[in-house]
Amino acid sequence: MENYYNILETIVLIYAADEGKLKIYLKKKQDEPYKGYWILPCAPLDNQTTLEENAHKICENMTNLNETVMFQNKIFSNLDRNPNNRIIGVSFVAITDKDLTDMKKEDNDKAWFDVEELPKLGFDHAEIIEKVSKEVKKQIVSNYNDMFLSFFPSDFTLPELQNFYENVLGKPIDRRNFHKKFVNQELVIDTGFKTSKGSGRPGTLYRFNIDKMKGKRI
Amino acid sequence: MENYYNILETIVLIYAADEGKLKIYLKKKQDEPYKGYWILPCAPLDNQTTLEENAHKICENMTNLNETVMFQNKIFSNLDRNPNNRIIGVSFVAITDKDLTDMKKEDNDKAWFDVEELPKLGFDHAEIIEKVSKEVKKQIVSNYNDMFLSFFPSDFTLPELQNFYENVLGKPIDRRNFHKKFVNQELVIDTGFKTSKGSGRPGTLYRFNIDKMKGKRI
DNA sequence: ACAAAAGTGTTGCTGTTACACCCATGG
DNA sequence: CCATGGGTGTAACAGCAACACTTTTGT
Repeated sequence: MENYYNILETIVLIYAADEGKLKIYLKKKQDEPYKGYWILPCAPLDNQTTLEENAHKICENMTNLNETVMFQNKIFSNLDRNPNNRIIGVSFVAITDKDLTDMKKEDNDKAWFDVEELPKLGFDHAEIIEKVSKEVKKQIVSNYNDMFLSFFPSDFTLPELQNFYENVLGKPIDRRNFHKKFVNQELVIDTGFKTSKGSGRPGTLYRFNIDKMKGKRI
Repeated sequence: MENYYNILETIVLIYAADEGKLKIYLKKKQDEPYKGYWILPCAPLDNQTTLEENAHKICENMTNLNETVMFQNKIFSNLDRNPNNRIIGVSFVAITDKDLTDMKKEDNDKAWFDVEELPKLGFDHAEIIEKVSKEVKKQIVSNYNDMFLSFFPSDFTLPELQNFYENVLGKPIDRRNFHKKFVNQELVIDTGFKTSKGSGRPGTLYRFNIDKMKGKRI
């Protein structure tokens, strides 16, 4: 019966849109194994807790983070994930619409990385990030679901949204068509405010018009 | 440390398209608990096996089944899933394009059920089937992915395909538009054969034109 | 001949693509 | 006044929805 005992851990991939890029939260490991490498936030699962509870706990430990969506993702059960003993990893995806500029001033063992430019990662976390990010990107560009919506709070400009969207999609889109699509179909609502950073004409600040998006595809 | 030991099981939801309906494979439980109830095929996970291996083993035990796709799905970690002790369930989805008519002659403790007309189910399997089926249906009608393609082998008629599609979608579609969509866009290839069952004009037998489907949406 | 099931044609609408062009701000 | 970036206009085209109509089989 003993050989049916398994150890599980919850792994959370926290994503945010920052400077048009899809970013992920990592922390630097302080002890062996993989000391000095970067890893995803994770925690072992005791047998009195659900995986969802465990995932939320991990996020609660992070100050300043307001997760907007959290959902279960994949399970990694390869025998050699951990050098010491077998641990089965369950990944969760969390998304925050938080502005990262103030969070970046935290200590330098916690940081946000562009998913395309990752540092040296411990365990199988590189593989996990690659697989999960691929799925997340696919979700973002497929339709107006929680994935897509959760990255942007109220008050974004269409060029901002487009910049992020293009990076996730991996190819450029016509600026003018992108704009009209959202405005003509009333997928966004004018908040009445404007941006005023840098040169050039200020952009209109919008928020999503969830009702109009229902049932539509990007 | 002991309270970090968890017991896992792999649960496989095997789907097929039969008589235009989305069907799922169940077996009748022979012992307590839930004796006489129907359950999904499942097996505990020992600590030397991956979940994927375990899922495939379950399918291999079924004679006559050729799974065409198999992929990991959700994790159910509620504390009260099993009346005796806590077992974490990992669901897998398998799809077969097998014709079920010959499989139905099996013993009467194994059967295929319409996902809309399920029998009395043991454990939390009703909940699992409901959640997973909802996702599977969503996948089927979203784009020409493995989900959609795996249900039909070569040699199907467009009305057959439409019948299944309508049932999954939950609403009728115009027969003529459906036909033209697939033929005009060359999403299917004429095999040169015809059906010859029942009255009415025989239908052309097609197979999918995977190349043309790449990147397109239903 | 008639019912039943499969296949074709036409029209208008919606949304996308590929463009040229105009407007508002900072230096 | 000009570079920079945001916003508007238009025409061609593809795909979808809503129809009427024709063809091929079994009885």
